[in-house]
Amino acid sequence: MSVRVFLVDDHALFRAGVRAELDTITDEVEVIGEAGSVGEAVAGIAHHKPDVVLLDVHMPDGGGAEVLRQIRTKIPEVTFLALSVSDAAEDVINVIRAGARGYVTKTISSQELVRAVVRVSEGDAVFSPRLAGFVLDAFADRPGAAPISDPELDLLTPRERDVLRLLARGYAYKEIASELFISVKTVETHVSSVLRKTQLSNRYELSRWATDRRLV
Amino acid sequence: MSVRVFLVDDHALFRAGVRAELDTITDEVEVIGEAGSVGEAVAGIAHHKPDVVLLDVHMPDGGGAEVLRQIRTKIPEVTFLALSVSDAAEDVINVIRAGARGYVTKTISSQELVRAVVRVSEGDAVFSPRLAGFVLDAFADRPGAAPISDPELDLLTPRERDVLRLLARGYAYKEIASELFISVKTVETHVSSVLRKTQLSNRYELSRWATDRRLV
DNA sequence: TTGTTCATCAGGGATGACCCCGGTTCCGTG
DNA sequence: CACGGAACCGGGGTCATCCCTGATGAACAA
Repeated sequence: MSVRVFLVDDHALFRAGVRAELDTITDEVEVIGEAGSVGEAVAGIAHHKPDVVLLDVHMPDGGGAEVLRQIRTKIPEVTFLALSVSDAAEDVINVIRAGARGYVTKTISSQELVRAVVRVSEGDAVFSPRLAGFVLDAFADRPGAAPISDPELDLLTPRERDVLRLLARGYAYKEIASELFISVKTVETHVSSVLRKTQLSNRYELSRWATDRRLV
Repeated sequence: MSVRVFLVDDHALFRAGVRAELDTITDEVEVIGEAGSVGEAVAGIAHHKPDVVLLDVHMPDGGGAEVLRQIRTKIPEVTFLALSVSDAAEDVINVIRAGARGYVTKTISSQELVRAVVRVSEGDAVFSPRLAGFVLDAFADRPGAAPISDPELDLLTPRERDVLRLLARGYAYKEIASELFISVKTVETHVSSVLRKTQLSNRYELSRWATDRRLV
């Protein structure tokens, strides 16, 4: 049984090209519909329920990511393969974060595209090699982007950091006290120091601050 | 010029096998050192400065992720390829989050392993096909894991949801009140209803609950 | 020895969070 | 019409949070 593909791209000529290539090359894939805008795409996908959507990233009205957002909540079983001229990290990350299962550039050959569509339909993730690295960079704890040292964080004493960690997780003073075997008053002292040093005013801002710095 | 590989695995027999295979098959890769524990690995990698580290995920003293953490801050130019018997999503995500640039299982053939090492050394990300999906699932805004409808969420009235959204962002009651043009007392009423309906006890748990359901 | 930092703890007070009680209006349904 | 749900508001209470002042001992450096 062939993979049923829906094509989304704002250039009709490009759609025609892909359709011709995919239909003639092989019977593994079958183009069952296409759309040239976000609105058409959402309606068409909802109607045809394809196995795989070949999705252009750059389109008016929000681009491919917008299509993904509207469809995924409604029809989560549809998988998306992004197909774009762009090889920018930002584009890749955005569309993957929105839920695409792969990303290939339009420089791909027809044979490779067929292979990519089939693999995505089988649940694999497909990337042009260099692009997968972008996702990993964004996913990993960035070494360069989020440096370990921090002017304000360095001011904190070890014990203050202990308290901060628990505080950021939502522990009450009482709980922090029994966890660290100290009195509630001591916890208050540490919290006060932390708040003063970080220039923050309450535990909720602190919680955000700490999670941003990956202290939790 | 060949790719200089460092081998980390707590089983000496396995290391010997990989070393023999890699050294005899091709001259594209060259094993320049190996280690059987986290400590040895960190020291050996710092000393040899290999191009690629082949890293076992499951080891005493913290496993591969621990090696990653200790090395990446010191020698960021070393790339890591995880090599594991496990194909569990949790293992894959942990080691990728720690900074590995690829993950292959030990069922891989020698030829494929060589190819994977070379690709990783060139900056590509390499995955056994099915495993890449785990990373994407963890990275994307999960659709299946966090379904849209929720028995408790459905109980909330629209106004309660308004209050919840602001509350989850750390707003004080006073701020919520002026934001929604209602009195602090009304905010209290709504918060009480939300806490009762969600079976939670304070605003911090509520904040977590809301972010899990992407209400923020 | 003296000074500094850290960690520990206390009293007291102001404000906020949360609960329980009460009330009103509006609106839709049986 | 009567009833219930929603949104709205109050009084009064308990407890947590946060700030202030002030104190002790230990560790460490000048």
